[in-house]
Amino acid sequence: MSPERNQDVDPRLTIYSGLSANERARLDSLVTRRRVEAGAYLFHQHTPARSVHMLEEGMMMMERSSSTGRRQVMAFMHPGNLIGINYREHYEFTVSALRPSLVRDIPLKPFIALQDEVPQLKDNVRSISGNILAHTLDQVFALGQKKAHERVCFLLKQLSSWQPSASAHRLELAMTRQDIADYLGLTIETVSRAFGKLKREGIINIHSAHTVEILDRATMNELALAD
Amino acid sequence: MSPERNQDVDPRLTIYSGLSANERARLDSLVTRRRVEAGAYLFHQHTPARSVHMLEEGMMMMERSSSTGRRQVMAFMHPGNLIGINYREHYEFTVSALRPSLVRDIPLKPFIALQDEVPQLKDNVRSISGNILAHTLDQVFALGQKKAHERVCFLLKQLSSWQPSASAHRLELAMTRQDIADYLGLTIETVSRAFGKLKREGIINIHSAHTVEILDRATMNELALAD
DNA sequence: CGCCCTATTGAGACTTGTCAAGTCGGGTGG
DNA sequence: CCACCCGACTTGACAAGTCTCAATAGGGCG
Repeated sequence: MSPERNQDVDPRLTIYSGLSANERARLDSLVTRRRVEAGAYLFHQHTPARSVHMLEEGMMMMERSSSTGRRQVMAFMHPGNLIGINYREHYEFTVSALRPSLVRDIPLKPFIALQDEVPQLKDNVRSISGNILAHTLDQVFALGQKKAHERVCFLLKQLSSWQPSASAHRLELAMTRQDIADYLGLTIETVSRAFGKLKREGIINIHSAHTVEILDRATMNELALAD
Repeated sequence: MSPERNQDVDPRLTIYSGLSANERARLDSLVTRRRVEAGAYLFHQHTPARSVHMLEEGMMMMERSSSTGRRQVMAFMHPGNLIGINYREHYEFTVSALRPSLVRDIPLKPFIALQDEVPQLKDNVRSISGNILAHTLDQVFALGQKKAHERVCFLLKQLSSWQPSASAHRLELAMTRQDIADYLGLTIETVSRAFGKLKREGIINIHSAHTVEILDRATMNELALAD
């Protein structure tokens, strides 16, 4: 995220934020829960979109792939995130679980209707849409302007901002190097070398391929925002 | 734009689409018109957002710049486009005119209120928000996966899709090479070389720096979508 | 223990960025 | 009307960054 915006974004905003107990109950009455095992799909690109989804537990990944087979990972999703909100007739991306996940499905039509009756819910959806766009604009900025190791810091910063406590220095990466490469517009080799560079420079420590420790958060943030 | 989506996107959708005469009049009653001369600003990053804007005539450019001075152009805007719709407290980008432009300002609060009374308007805004996100995702795809000359084709394809007739082969580029470079995440030199390469290969002809002719649209489209 | 998948590392090719020089064209002043 | 000037664009040579291909290392699981 860019420094210019962080102050007025609450990434923890969910559709439930600020609702009364009664309003929550009305929203909950629409919800059905669903488990998605690691590696399984929540939905596929080009299938009809009839629900929005809220990730309750676990971690998911949103990707788009083209006819020629290459793919771009658009986002990694954390508990509380709303999925498929900028709906059209069909989903425009595929969402799959990186970890065993629990998802709330909310049928589109009643969800829209409820927004008309609960202004706070409508505001939440609006804000969340804004957050999604802002996230995507950050990604455009990163892909357009940053070098490989800066992009990796950009990702690490995003992931660590979802950690329960900001002081947690240990990060569990649920995704593969290929997922990271496809998110950052790089190859796995370049991602690997970028990790190596950050380790050599004492900014992170790599315990295993999927466990990194942030040693110098200030420098990491600086690199993440560099452009 | 990706081929997967083109069928269900109408880029000409505006907030007025499908409104009755009466509804149009109610919307128009909120509107004030404003001229913005070429090079002037519609609004700046970090200023309070109190209106949305619809470009009526001309061409504008949306950009974001960072504290370290580098900038990313997020979009080039054409007549009918809605500007500043994913509002927050403050604008997150700067919008300026590339050509003398005419803009409709619509105060935010009554605009939101009117959406509650005119469902078609609400649907239009929703769809337009979706189009904006889709456009941004396309840009992520382009910056993440495409080579320089493919990115240039990506831009040419976008611009030509706004031409009045699809068969018009002559394109007027209102923006500078620097604007193009900042949009595509390249340098002006690389953009210039990419144009040269496309010309050498007979895909385009360059009459002047700001006038290109599309000679082989099929190949251009293919390159634009390549990934 | 060994297999398989993933990740790392290395060498060389290709693409893009950087720096510098040169060209083009529109606008101004003589 | 022409010459000059200035900004924008192009082109060239080289450096830096990233990709590709190939070989090696590591970790999880049967």
